[in-house]
Amino acid sequence: MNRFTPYRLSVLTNVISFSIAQTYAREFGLTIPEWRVMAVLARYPELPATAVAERTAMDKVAVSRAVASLLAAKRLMRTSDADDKRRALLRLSTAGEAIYRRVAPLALAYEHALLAALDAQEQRTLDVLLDKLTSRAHALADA
Amino acid sequence: MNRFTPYRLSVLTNVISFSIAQTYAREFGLTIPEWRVMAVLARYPELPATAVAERTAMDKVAVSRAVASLLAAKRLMRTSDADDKRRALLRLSTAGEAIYRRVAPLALAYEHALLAALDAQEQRTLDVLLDKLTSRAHALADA
DNA sequence: TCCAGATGGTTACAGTTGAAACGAACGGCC
DNA sequence: GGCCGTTCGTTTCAACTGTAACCATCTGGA
Repeated sequence: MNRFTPYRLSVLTNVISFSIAQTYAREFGLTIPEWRVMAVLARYPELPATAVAERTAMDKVAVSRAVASLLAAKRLMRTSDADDKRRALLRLSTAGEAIYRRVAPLALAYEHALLAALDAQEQRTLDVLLDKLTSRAHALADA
Repeated sequence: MNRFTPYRLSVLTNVISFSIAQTYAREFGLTIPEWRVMAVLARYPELPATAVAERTAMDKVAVSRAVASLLAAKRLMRTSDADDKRRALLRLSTAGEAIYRRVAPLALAYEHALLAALDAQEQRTLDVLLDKLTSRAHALADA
């Protein structure tokens, strides 16, 4: 049973997530949901929470809680959208941007160190395989 | 950020786990920890809980809870080990074995359907890549 | 033999998570 | 303009999870 592919994927993902979470938490007091919100806002400033949820594949409750704690830590700013008062536009504060600029390289370095276990050809293949599997998994989930 | 490899792995794993959990839960009222315990006991009957924990990569609390609910559902039998009274040997009950024989093919069919997104060569490569990445991820976690 | 520490397994507690309910605001239709 | 269904985002509640404390039992060494 421990060669069962879904299980092996799950173990791999858990080990990776745990490592990354440690880095974020230890150095900056960030949870993974918080980091994901920051990462998407770094690239696309001024998003409403729903758009953040879409781009991070998180549900809206998780986004709401991550935003709440980021606001409390003053790493995010929230302004009410004049066009739609249900919406609140989010953007990184100056402090938030500073943290992003420090964390982002760590995340990329981790990815680099992980992928260094593979040669260039294998990395390209992994890219293809992940896309194929993800697309198939979605198809199976719908069925 | 959505090409970030750890993130893509996480999404893939979540979609897969969700699909599989649905199957187990909907049809048989099994959680994933319960299923893992059953699967290992199907292959190795008469194990103590610690051995189950090792073989499933679950912690002992998770095993204890899964065992408790499997016992309540009469899918498992527990006998005290005469050689070491702290230990309780676990094995599937007749009902548990019957469920195992019905669920196991579903799990394998899911894996098969997923891997059918890849050709034979790609499947072999995936096998290698998962091992390499897992071993590297463990090494990085230790460091 | 007896004690200190290790081990098997359960329980208690606190933090996390998701589903559902909710208030507020929007938009389309009559 | 006034209603009805939808959407945004938060809160609530119950279930789940991990950590730590715990009890019972075992083991090795003095």
